[in-house]
Amino acid sequence: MAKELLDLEQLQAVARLFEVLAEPTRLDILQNLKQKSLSVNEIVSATDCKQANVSKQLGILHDAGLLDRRREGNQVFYSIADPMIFDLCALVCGKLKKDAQQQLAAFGKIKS
Amino acid sequence: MAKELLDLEQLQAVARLFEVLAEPTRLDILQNLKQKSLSVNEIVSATDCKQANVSKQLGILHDAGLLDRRREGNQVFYSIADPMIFDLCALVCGKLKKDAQQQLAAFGKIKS
DNA sequence: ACATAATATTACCAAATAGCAATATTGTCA
DNA sequence: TGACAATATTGCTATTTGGTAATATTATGT
Repeated sequence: MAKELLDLEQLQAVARLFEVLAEPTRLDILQNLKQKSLSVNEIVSATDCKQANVSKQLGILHDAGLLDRRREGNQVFYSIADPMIFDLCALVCGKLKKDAQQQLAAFGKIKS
Repeated sequence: MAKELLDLEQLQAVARLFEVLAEPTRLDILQNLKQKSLSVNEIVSATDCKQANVSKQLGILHDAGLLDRRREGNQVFYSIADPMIFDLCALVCGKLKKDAQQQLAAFGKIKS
């Protein structure tokens, strides 16, 4: 069982989602939204990016289904649509940490 | 606790790993390697890509620490370095499936 | 050494995109 | 209505990168 491979269309969909997560600015936005939802201006302040760029990246995250959007008077609040992304990031961080530890251990063997 | 945010350098490292996974060709290579390690030629056959491109993508996956490389006489075998990537893909696939189901349900409400 | 097979590298092109400045849209208040 | 604040969009440029053809490297067998 479990021998079926994803076809091209499915691979493209998966790749597209990874692509959305493959930008430091967007990751920064996501981690800032982890605790609570924020308005666009609050996100701009939190991420020292220009407002135009923040809006653009928020749109990309929203289109990908990663963020929810809610109007409140004059402003727009964004929030995490699916906390799964933090599981993704945790897996990646775990791997990077492990790699770094192995790197360290390798150097340790050369010069203790 | 857990209020610390990743700095720019860390975000770039995470983004870089997502970037490597953000290509259908590379995902295809990975899923073909899930069962067993394969030689470059076998991967070329499995993915109808040119040999030069497969080599290039294998290099990228290897540099990212996602694939191991082993020479065996004339040929080179690649294998999954960290099965974590399949957990990542499973999470993404799960989300895409859920989104598709919601999409379907929404259409169902319009026209049953 | 030579021929051959397997893999890697180089140089190049076309497409995608992050970031920005300027402008447009939307909502609130007077 | 007009002025202002918050957000979105547009047009643009510079950079990155997947794919390819051609070539280089590495290993095997004769």
